Amino acid sequence: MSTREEKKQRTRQAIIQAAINLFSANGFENTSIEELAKVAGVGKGTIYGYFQTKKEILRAFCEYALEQIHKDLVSKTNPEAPILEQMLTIYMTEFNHVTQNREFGRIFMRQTVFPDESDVKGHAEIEDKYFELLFPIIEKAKERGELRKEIEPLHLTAHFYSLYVLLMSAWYSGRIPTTEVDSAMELLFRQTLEGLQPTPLNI
Amino acid sequence: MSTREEKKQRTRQAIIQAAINLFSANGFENTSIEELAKVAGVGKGTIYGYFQTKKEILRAFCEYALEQIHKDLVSKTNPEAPILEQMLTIYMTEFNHVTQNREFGRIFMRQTVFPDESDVKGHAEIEDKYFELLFPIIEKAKERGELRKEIEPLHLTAHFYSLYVLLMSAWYSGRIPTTEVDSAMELLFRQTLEGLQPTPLNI
DNA sequence: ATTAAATGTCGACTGCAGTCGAAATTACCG
DNA sequence: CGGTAATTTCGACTGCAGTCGACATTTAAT
Repeated sequence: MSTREEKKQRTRQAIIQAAINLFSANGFENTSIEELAKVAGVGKGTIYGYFQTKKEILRAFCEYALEQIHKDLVSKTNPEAPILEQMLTIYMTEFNHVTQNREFGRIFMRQTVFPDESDVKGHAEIEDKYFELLFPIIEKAKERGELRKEIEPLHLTAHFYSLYVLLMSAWYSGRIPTTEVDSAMELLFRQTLEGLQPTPLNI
Repeated sequence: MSTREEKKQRTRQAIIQAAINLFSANGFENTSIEELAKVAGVGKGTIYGYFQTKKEILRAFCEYALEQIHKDLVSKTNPEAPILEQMLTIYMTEFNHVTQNREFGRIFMRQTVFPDESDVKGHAEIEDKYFELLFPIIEKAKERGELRKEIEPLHLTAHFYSLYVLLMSAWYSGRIPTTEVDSAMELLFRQTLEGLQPTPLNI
């Protein structure tokens, strides 16, 4: 027989695996907790011993999905490329992954950008992983003189991220078709780097 | 007796008014459709003759709330002030209104930024009202030489709006306390206007 | 005025998220 | 072991969003 803790871990994994299978196959809305419980081989109530809400299960699912994205990113990014190019690669990769399933992406974005009170902590962790990915890129770009040195990495990240969110929003609202996302992103990123004001004449 | 159309309008209004009262008093989650129906003086099924989902009722409520915000905005904005100041006034006013009720604000933002398939059309209309408000401001600022002329008003609006969304997100994630929102907004707006790149030496 | 079609209204019903307390399992100690 | 405390599991139950079809009201045509 195994210790309590080991069993809990196995049960937890079984639930997440069932979620990955069912959410991927049928979507979040079309998967009921009871179905999930059956596939995971546990009772309905047990699920709620591991997760407080259905959305929290989604977050576990999202974390898994994010790992896949990050793996993809590391292999694609060239740390010596211009900052514009790197940022475009990162955010387009993410866009492509997240929007692979339209409904999943919407729930994921809503939850990430405007988290429930109960989810705030979990999403903070996810964000930290982003910073780990982006900060080194920013530092290198600063060294190469592509970015103003006095701007905080946090604020820089914020700018790009906010434009990414905007594009997602525009895509979900139908204002931008899939084919135009990359050019729109390039335009917005470039404008942010260059600034919106006219270049001052007196330097 | 009154004609059918008139009666429908009155019923519709009764539902919206009941929603305004109940959502404001008890919040969206704590208001059941049955309660709403009772207060509006109709049957539960009737509600669904006017709105397809509970969220759609929320949108009607939001439209009402938005009108209040716009009224507030028009009285506060000074069309001759610098673009930075005007944008700060507009988005801080909006921030203050939307976050007055934390839960309402979250649902409102989620719905606005990542709308459901069924709500896309309604939210497009809300956005148009924004453009009506912002485009003249941008045109004037261009005339005063505060913005690069070649940048589309739509893209300019997009930049500021995306930073506004970012701040909302940061607030809901607890990364920014209420007291620091205005200074953070000023910082981000200023950086966007000035650009993130070093000013090129060769003009 | 009569009647048939069209449009509105209603609340019982269905399905699912989340709760709860009783039952089962595991850990701990004499 | 034997017994008891602590933890975990379970599915019947509650409450609410949304559906459905029977019933009521309005319109329009004769």
